[in-house]
Amino acid sequence: MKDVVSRCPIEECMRVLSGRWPTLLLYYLKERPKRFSDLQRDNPTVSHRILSLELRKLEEAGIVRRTAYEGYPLRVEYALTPAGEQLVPLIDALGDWWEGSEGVRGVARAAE
Amino acid sequence: MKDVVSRCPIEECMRVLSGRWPTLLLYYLKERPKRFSDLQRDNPTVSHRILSLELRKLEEAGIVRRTAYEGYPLRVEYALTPAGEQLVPLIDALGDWWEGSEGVRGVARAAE
DNA sequence: TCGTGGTTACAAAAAAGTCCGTAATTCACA
DNA sequence: TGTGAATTACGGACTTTTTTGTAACCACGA
Repeated sequence: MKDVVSRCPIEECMRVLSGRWPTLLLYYLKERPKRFSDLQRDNPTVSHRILSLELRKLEEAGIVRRTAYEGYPLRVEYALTPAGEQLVPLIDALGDWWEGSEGVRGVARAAE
Repeated sequence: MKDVVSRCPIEECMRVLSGRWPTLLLYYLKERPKRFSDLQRDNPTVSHRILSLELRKLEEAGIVRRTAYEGYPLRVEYALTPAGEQLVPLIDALGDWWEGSEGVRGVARAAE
């Protein structure tokens, strides 16, 4: 129920990007469109149920396009939409920030 | 124990930015340093336990600096670190992307 | 007694994972 | 010429793990 609509774009945006998988999936999808099983291989620790749920979430958010091909064995392809591709550099920038600011931040675990 | 270290900066980064509160707190802290109770007022729906936990998480990540002043009543101030300030425009960019790509995305709830 | 910035113990909810089933086709085997 | 196993992309029921929230408490000084 979370107060219906947040009106804050950042909050809405983080609602779909939050969590462990969305950015990871983006990371793998940015190379090229992938099939369900490709994504499973890319990330062996995600259960297929979660993978399927996360992909649906990204699809509903307009970040990923799902294309199912007729015939068996089933074949489904997931690709970034234009919006998804626009998002990629922003996520990369976050990654760069995280690395680049390690000196500026507490550095956390330096010796490990 | 989530595979210890992810080695992927994006994954590590999202670990601290994920969730409802981190970006919101950033949003309020970017105006000026705030006290614990200011942040409670800014966002009345966060419980003070969670607020305290989230602030600690941000502090450990080197995004927020906590300054406690001696004397009573207790006074503690939270401010963005330089790294935190560098992060702000990146988060804003995400918000812009979310708004700007509404036409590109599915648009979701257009009439509401 | 109130206000501040916490903490702890416990309850509730959300997220993630396991296990099993389904569809429709191809392929192996005998 | 069946029988059955494999494949792919899921769906549903259920359990476990993790995250959030609620409520109460503490310290101290005015």
